[in-house]
Amino acid sequence: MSFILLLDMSDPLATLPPSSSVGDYVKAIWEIAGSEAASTKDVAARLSVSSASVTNMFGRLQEMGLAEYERYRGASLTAAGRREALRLVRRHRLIETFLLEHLGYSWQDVHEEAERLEHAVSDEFTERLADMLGHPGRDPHGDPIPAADGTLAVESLKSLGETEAGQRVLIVKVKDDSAQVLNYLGERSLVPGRSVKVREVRALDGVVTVEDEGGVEHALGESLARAVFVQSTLEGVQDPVAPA
Amino acid sequence: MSFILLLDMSDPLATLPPSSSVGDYVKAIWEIAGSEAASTKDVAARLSVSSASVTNMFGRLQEMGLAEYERYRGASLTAAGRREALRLVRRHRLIETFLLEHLGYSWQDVHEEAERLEHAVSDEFTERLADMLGHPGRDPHGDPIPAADGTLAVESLKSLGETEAGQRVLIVKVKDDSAQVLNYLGERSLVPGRSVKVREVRALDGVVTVEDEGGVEHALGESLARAVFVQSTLEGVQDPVAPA
DNA sequence: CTTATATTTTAGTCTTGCCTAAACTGTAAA
DNA sequence: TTTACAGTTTAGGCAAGACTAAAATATAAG
Repeated sequence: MSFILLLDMSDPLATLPPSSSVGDYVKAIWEIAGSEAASTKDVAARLSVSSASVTNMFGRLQEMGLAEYERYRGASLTAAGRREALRLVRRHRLIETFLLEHLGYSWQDVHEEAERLEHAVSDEFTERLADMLGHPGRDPHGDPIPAADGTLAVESLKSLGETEAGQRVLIVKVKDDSAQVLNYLGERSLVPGRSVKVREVRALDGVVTVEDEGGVEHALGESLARAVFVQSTLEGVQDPVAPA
Repeated sequence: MSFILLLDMSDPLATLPPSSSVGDYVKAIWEIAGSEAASTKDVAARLSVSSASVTNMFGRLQEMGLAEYERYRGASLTAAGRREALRLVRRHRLIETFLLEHLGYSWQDVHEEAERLEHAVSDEFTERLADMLGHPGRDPHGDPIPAADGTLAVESLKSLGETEAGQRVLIVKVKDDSAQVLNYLGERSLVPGRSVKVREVRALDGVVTVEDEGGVEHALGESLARAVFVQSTLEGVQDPVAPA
């Protein structure tokens, strides 16, 4: 009678640093669903990979303890997964800030470059960069930058379409997937840090008319108004980005 | 009668951008051998990789037209390979300059971070960084930075050990694998841009004694003297780096 | 000229991350 | 309630880049 005894005390998945594409998936889940479950399809679309690849990675994320995954129901981040996602988001937004403010990148080119860089830089680099930039609380788009410890304050901003005529509001964030929209607003200095007076919010077609600091009026259609997030000027803004 | 016509006009090896590890190998060959042939073993040691992996990659470099390779004799770069290597060296040295001068990195940490970053940045990033840095001709170690077109002027510098007593010389470059050596010299401001007067070059044990700008004398042993490269102060230095 | 040693190459595998094609599941419409 | 279809998973593969072990070659020493 003979025995074969197999001992494998190492769990490589638990100890190895997450590879670069693991980070992509975790970040994608966070961006798509926050703390809800993200579907295979949505993640596949965002990362431009096949659904099969996503299913496969969801299984691995589960093993690594970064996500919970149930067949046909998508994946949602665990606390560890969320921390990892925010670590990458912090890198990304700090890098974007650097590219825009110090290297003169345009809003179009920034995202792609930052996407590649965020996988290559160390935490040391990230924190030194944060130092150099003066620890900004928001990136140039107005998106909040997660803290080094992986926390991010929840924010409740209204879009321009949700405001009421007569209010004076501060532009805090400008968010849109289209570079065109960003450029249009940028050219007119409707950027984070500027304030405007809401002249009219027309329920009929969603057009919002605002008056900028120089007294010029701008009529913004629904999609433009949806991209601009504001705060009442009475509340202080946490970290105003200097006007361009 | 029917035909099946197969057309494959693409040659993936010739058109695909070199992957990141291809660059590592090309750069390693350049750093080890310049335009001579680098041995499998030396490249393996430098990249911390097995000899078998190197042999394998040498074959691929040959196919890609980046190197010429003959079994048992090592690989040497072609013109294309040399261009590719210099492109990466340019990136590396510009990134190092940035890390040291703008992010406050120490000489120890710089290399590793730059090594990772140089694979992630685009040519666009590289050139914008060069702009920001004022198009330096040398990095903080004094190593010349290849031009954007992939050319690098040959330089013929003498090490301190090759000078003669009585000469006044300008320190142009400080090169050593050991961070200790770099730190020792750095602490004493024996860095690129400074000039010293050679007091004695002792053939017996290789000790070189120099007097710095403040009149302080330093006795440098053989290995220290070999790390310091100088130029006669009569010739102009191409791109002096400001003293620390 | 032969042998010992160092180096190099070959052969076969592994892991990560992606793919396509085919099978499966859940949901919403007829 | 059955059917159609969108979305998901399974199965099988591929390429890059690394590894180990074993075979081959070169070189240096006797």
